[in-house]
Amino acid sequence: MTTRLTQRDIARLAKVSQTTVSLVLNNRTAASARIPAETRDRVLKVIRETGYVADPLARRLLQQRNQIFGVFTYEPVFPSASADFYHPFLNGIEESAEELGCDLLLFTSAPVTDGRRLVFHDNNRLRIADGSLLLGRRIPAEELSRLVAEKYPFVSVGRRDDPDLPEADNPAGRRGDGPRRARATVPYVGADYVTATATVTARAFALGHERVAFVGPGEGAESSADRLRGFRQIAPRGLHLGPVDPSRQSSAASGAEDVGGADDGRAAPALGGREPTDVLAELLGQGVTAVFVEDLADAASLAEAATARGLTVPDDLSLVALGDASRPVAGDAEYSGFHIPRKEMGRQAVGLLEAILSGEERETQQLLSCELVEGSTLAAPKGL
Amino acid sequence: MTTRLTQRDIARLAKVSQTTVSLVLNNRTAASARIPAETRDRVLKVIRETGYVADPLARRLLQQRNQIFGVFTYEPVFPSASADFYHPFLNGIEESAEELGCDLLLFTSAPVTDGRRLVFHDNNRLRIADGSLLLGRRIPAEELSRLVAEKYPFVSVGRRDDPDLPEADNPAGRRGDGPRRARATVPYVGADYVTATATVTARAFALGHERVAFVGPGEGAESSADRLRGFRQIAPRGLHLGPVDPSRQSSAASGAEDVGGADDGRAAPALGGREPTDVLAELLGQGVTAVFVEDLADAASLAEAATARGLTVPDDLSLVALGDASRPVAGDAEYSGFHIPRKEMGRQAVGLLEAILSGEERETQQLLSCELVEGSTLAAPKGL
DNA sequence: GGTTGCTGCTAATTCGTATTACTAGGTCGA
DNA sequence: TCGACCTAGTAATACGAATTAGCAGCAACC
Repeated sequence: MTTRLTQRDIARLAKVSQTTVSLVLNNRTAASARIPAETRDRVLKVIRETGYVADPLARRLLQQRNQIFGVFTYEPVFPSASADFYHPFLNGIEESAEELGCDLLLFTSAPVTDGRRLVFHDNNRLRIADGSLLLGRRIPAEELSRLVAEKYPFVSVGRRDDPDLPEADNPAGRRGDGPRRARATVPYVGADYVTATATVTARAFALGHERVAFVGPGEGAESSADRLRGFRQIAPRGLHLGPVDPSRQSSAASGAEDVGGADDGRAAPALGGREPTDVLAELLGQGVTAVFVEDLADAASLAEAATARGLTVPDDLSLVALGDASRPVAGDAEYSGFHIPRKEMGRQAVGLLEAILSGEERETQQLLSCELVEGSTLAAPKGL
Repeated sequence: MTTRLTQRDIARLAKVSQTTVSLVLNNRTAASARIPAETRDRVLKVIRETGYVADPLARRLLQQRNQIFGVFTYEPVFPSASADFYHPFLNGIEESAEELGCDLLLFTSAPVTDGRRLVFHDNNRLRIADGSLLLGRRIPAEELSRLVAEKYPFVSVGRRDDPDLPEADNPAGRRGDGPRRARATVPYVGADYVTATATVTARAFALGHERVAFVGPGEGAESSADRLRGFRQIAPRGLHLGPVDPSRQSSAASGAEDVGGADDGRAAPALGGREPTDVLAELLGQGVTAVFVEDLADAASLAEAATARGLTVPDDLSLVALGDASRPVAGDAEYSGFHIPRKEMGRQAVGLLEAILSGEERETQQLLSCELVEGSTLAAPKGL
């Protein structure tokens, strides 16, 4: 087994000291260490010939940068189920990393339990990367607060609520070095679901809809809560059909007719575990004419159920998709609603991380606007 | 900045040496160092109270491996065009890496020129990883031979021809440690296209087809060549419709009617740049009743063209897909032919890399069999 | 001719952990 | 009373790269 090449090997081959190799490698031109071109070239030649690169672990041990960005996904990335949804984020991340000349480290070593990964397990390798991007529908508050507390450089893809920082964290007496204020907030690049949802909801009212409903958890993950919030801004008394979960009956906005709604921290199952036909029946029973669905895939299920029942979309029922499909969906109807700027979120997240790493002062919480989609599933209700 | 808690801190608090902390932590019960229960408990208590965990970087520094597998893709991974095709490979890779507790490093830093990446550019970072997996339709021979020459541990996903190894490789005197022979061949986990293609071709003849054609480059990438080879085993005189490329008219098997066929190293464009209707016309003109298409997406185009022309598949024309679609394809017909065991290839490639890294003796070239698909596009020709 | 200053390097130290080698102090046996 | 042997630990070192301090050789200058 060929052992890893070290700076000492390079040094031997170039007939210099290990120190010199390091100096050349890091382009150190400080007064104390000027290397003449001849020596420098000799060293660089050997490096090129051998393909030597510094051991990332040794570098990180000394707090150096590695040009490696970590990507931590709270669910595995590549299974085809979630693939279509994750992909655009990663596409943006990949593109942007490429422009910056960075490699991406996927933390596949984090053990998966109950379908989720956790950053903090006994042997987490976050520090190999210069900083990391976090992806996932829902990220436990403990994880976020610990990341912030440890001052680990990271950016969340997707808005996250600020965890309450337990300030009584390190009784052993923090060995402070400098007056640098702690970032009190979670850095993220998210999508402005509130505005987008409010906009499309307003549009439905403008078209004449009076009885509207929101279908989806509406709480748990920030992305869900934000959408419900946008919906409520315009339709405070609109119906909310959450997932089936008797454990936590929520009663959100006063006077609003919330029916269930909870989230155990994992991705919500399709339509919260109900049959599309049942959901449809309930909606129709309540006289609803326009439905706002968190997940486009659920909208598709409802459309199918409606068609099966002899109804026409959007004449008999308008369907609005508050985002993209989280799982593959048949048919090629264009749903009214909006798209999540996933690729752009990925790109900007990388940019923000880079800014943080290079100490640049910048707003660390960003919301991108969603792209509204005219589509063909929202129209004036039949009666008009 | 609260600096990380170290073993020295624990040692100080427990009034022992750092060595003792390490011994306790790792449960070292070797004769040379037995720690009495009292001391052990004292140390463990401090560890519990402080929530100390060992820095994984420092641990790994002492071992030879970093638990990082590189993933080098000759085209960017995430763009949606190639996504559907790459995905299953990566799915298998991710799963397997997870089981081994390894992280995956995507070499996004390799600059993309002409839509491709190259491993060997002036500042390649391959050696950050313990070893790497290579993915791509076509991998230049120079790259492979250099990887082999440098004894870099890697596994190709997909069969590769052995490049002619220039044995005058390492004049600097190889630092051999042991009499271990150099691997003379490119390690890979591939799919057995030859057998699979031969099998489905034979099936077509068994059904009564006499005039058959192969559509696709048939050379360039190993995967293309293998399929054509399998086809030729059964149908030595079958028609071959390659891509339009006047630069290299190949005349492969003697007596065979090869019509063009070349590959500039990039993924072949759909149907080699021809119009599906033109290709269809040529096939029909030659009296072909069964067509074997390298790319399922091309088969779909042909099916569409056939339908447009009023023909029925498979009654008027049988279509066989020699693998999966390299780009998204509309419609949900199940094509006769076979599937590439992509996920399994990914899994096995990781396993093979791990075996190589741990010095295990094992066959370094593997071919997995393809899964035959009965499908609905291959049937006896009309006349029968 | 002795000090200063510059050039071109290198020795030594650091990061946090694991391992190896060793030591101080005691017991036992002959 | 000496050596062998055990116990309970610790000092020293290694891993690979970066940094700090410093050294040898030479030139310039008063």
